[in-house]
Amino acid sequence: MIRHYRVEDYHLAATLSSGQAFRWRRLGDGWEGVIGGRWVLLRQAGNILEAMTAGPCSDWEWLERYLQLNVRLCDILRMFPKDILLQEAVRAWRGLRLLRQDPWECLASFLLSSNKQITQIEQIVSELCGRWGDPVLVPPDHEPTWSFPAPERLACRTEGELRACKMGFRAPYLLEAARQVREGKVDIGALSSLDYEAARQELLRLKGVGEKIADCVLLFSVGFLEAFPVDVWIRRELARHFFSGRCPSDRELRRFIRDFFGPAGGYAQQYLFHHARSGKKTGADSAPAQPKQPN
DNA sequence: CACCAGGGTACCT
DNA sequence: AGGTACCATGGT
Repeated sequence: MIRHYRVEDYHLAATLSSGQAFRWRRLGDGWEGVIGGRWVLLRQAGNILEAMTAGPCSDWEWLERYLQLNVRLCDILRMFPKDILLQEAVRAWRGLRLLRQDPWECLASFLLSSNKQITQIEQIVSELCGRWGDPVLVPPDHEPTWSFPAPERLACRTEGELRACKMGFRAPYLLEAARQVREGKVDIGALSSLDYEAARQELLRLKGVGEKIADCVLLFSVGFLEAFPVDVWIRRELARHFFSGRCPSDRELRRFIRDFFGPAGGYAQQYLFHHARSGKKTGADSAPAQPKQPN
């Protein structure tokens, strides 16, 4: 089943490859992925966004919500602070969006993200889905695909089984999180009814979840746009651009982020992250891209 | 092939 | 409160 949308300021490729979701893969001139148990192929041509599902589909709310099609990007960009680096990132990647992902898949994925490259995270997530996800309907002659395994599916595994997916020391974290979520001891569905700080504290109760991962979950799956994940890339960029290369303390950096970037800081963060990362991953030019900053 | 990766924890001053 | 070794794995 096929559906078309007219979109404004939407950069599908940047959005799906910016390290906020880990299950999208190029297929021809489009992108294939799984959203809420449905296989979908997305393709963009100018202002037309085409979505194709494998089976019949009458209600497309799941897709519109995931892609945040109702959000007017210009309303977001207006909230950005005036800054050369940020303006450069927006000029280069205008249309980059924040998705609204499933909280459990997002939490589990970023629990596996610590100290790993994005490509490795994608591999581990793929392993998880293949082993314990449910098969999803795909087009004829297409390779099989699986949904992201629910908490109950992972909660009854052993640490050893999870380690077999190459997640290493993160295995007990994921296992424990799956059990806490299954038991309702951590209610990730209720995060959106809390304020940002309270939701953050709730996530921080999970072992293996620190400030960075909590902010990723709140930004990518709950919709708290002030959540500002600080990873090694962002820390480098902020130190270089706003602190003249000096390495600010965590508290100092936190305060600066809140005061300078404001209520849509997380959105700005995604532009800075994608811009910084896209400058380096094309190893074509051997320019001294990142003079290593002391941490 | 060293180095580092969308970090966090435990343990130390 | 602020610093650091260590964690498991593999991409580049």
